[in-house]
Amino acid sequence: MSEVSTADRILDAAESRVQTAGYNGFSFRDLAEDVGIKSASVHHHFPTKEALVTRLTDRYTDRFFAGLKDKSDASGRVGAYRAAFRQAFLNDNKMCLCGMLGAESGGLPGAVTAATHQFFDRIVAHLAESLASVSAKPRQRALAIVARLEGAMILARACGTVEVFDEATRGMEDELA
Amino acid sequence: MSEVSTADRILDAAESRVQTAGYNGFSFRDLAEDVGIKSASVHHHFPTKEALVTRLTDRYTDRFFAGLKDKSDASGRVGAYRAAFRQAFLNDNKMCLCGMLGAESGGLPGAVTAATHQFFDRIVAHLAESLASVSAKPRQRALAIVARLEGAMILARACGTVEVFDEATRGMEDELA
DNA sequence: GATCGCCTACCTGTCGATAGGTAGCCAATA
DNA sequence: TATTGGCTACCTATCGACAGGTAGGCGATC
Repeated sequence: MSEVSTADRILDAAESRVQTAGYNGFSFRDLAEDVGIKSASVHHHFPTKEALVTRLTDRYTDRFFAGLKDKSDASGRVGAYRAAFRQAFLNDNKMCLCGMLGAESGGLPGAVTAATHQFFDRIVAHLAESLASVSAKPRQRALAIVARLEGAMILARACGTVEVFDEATRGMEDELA
Repeated sequence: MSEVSTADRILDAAESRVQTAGYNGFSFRDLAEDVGIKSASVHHHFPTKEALVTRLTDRYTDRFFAGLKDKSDASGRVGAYRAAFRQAFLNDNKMCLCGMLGAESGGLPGAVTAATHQFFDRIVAHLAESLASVSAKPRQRALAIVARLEGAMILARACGTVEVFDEATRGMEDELA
């Protein structure tokens, strides 16, 4: 009957909570309430919080790349990244999951930090690849672009409006050299 | 005898902890241990966690501007900002205090969010002011610059090296138009 | 009959916060 | 000068709530 499995619904709830309040900003009981089960049942699907968020981060990374589809040119990829981050903010003022975990990484379990690290390694490499033809220093440009997007989300959250995100990222697609 | 007051030492400890693990990543007991007193004594100086971090954020904002000193040209200010953030990272992989709180702002007490908001309002206005003579859209440029700095800190933390921060922010002082 | 999904019930530890007390300091009073 | 009273700084002890995590049972499905 139910389209999505309970495990996925737990991950959905956790994703939303991490993006809103961070790793230490929610509990198993919160997730249980979100999903409509008991907290002990959450442990049945994910033994520890570290395991849960690690898996969540991996899923987020996979989905992030799957959502990019067929963009292969640099401008298209930057535009797609920008749109993806923007959409996250519009959906309940949410932060990029890995941006949040990256900020908090000084106080996180090792596996979570590692999964977050991997997200950024992949995203930067992916972007640098398509910048190789238009920039002399593709990796440097890619880092600058991703940094600007993550930072723009922080500013938008702190200020409470999308306009700040839009202003902070305006014209990005054309600053590729 | 002791140069700094206990209240200031509590704020110092809290600052370090927030920059490392975020608002929900430390406790009154942690601070008490850092300072060498009991957690009840921390409450004597700061009645609630919200009050403590609000005051901490205000102090951080004041110090941030005090540290900039006499820079009045755009390039000099951007360079000073960059150096300040870079130094925070070198000092124990710390995040910008307000960058951290901005990311977490969805799950913070109102007063803390407001204080964080104010930090960014001030910093953006301050930077835009000195960009007015060199850019057609000073506020937009200022937002982009601050975003890039905050995001670069996230990347550096996630990746664990200063090099990432340096690469992500290289040449900033010259991209002011 | 074994496995799966979820339950009740519970544990231990820690959280932010409070109550009430003690020791030292300092200024006013007698 | 001796005493009083109030203040600051910190303490012990405790609160109720909640954290992550565990043990074992129960009904449905394969």
